[in-house]
Amino acid sequence: MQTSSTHDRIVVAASRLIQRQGYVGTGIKQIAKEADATLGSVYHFFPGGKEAVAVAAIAHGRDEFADLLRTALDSVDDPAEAIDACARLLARELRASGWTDGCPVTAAALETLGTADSPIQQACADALRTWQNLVADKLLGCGFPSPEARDLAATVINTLEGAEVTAQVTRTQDPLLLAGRHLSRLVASYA
Amino acid sequence: MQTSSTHDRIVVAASRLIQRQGYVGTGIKQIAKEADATLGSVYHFFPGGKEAVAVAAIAHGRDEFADLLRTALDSVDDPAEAIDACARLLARELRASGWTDGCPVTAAALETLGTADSPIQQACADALRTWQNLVADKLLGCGFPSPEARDLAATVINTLEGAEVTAQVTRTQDPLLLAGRHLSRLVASYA
DNA sequence: CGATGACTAAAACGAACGCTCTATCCAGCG
DNA sequence: CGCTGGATAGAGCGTTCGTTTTAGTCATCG
Repeated sequence: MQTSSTHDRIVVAASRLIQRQGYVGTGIKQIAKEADATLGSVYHFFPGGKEAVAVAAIAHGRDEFADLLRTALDSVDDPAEAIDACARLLARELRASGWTDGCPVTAAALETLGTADSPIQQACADALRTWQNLVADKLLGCGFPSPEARDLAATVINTLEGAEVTAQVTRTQDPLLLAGRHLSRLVASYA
Repeated sequence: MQTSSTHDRIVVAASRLIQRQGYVGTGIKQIAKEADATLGSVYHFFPGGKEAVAVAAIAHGRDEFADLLRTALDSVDDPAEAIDACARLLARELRASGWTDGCPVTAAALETLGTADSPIQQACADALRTWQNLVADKLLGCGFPSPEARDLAATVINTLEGAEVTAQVTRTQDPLLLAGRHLSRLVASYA
């Protein structure tokens, strides 16, 4: 019946729930129920408790989001157009999810700011770094000089991040589509 | 001793706490303690409970943040430089707070996405709209055509928003300073 | 066959949650 | 003076939290 292991179902369910309601807002029991697992299973696979589950979930979200970015970035050669494609893909997916599935780490990151060196913070920082590198590599591959490419990549990710939040709150694609156009123009101005 | 009313102390404390730990992560009792008030006082001034407190707190955060933006926007005539000034001011304040006091609504907005028409969501949307209008008015006052100014203002706020989150996670000013430079360039390219 | 260990299942713990309730304080006023 | 009503104070409600604990299932392997 079930195509994936209990361990994986827990990670996937946790990732989705944390993405939608944040880290504090998501309970271990809710994760277990959503994953069709029992509390015992969760603590069996993650003796570290809720925090350990969250770290694995965030890593999963990082990879999922990275795949999305890669798809869009590889769809077009021109870097400016590729970044616009990212924004459009994000907009489409966000709309398709009913405006609930945005960035998988932002909420968790903001909620755990107080604990600066927590594993969760590190997992979020790692995700952001991974995504930036994806964009940076695209720009570098298109001949952008190194410091410029990294700087642009950072702003690209940050802008998409912020635009996605606004898109979720206003339940509109516009912020993301706008961000795509503006980022595209910005990148083109450096080419 | 205390210079402000109990009502106001509750709002200010709630605003700060929600900004730092989100809506779900902040308890009513914690708000009362931080505001040097008692639980009874909180429910006296806010019969609507936690949600009512949060709505007032978010409105307060909106105004505080708006004052910050206004200060930066009014400090320079040139619109591109003014937006860079916004980013630099945000970076300075964020650093001064120990990277904890970022955007006062993002966390709350993301945590309550499930309840699309909740008063909290509306308060967050209202805050974002207010800030966008501030930037748009600056651009309009500098002679930018109307649709362009509004579009740019949206991306400016969204980029600052996203850059602030990354700045908080990485505990660095760089994302915000970078956003300022890039936004400045983008705005200048439209002038 | 008996035993081992991975996995599932659920009861129960103390703590914290949002909220309600009653009691008390005290300034303003007839 | 007594009364009234806004404001303060905190005990306690039921519920849920993350976690621990104990019991049970079941395939694998000596």
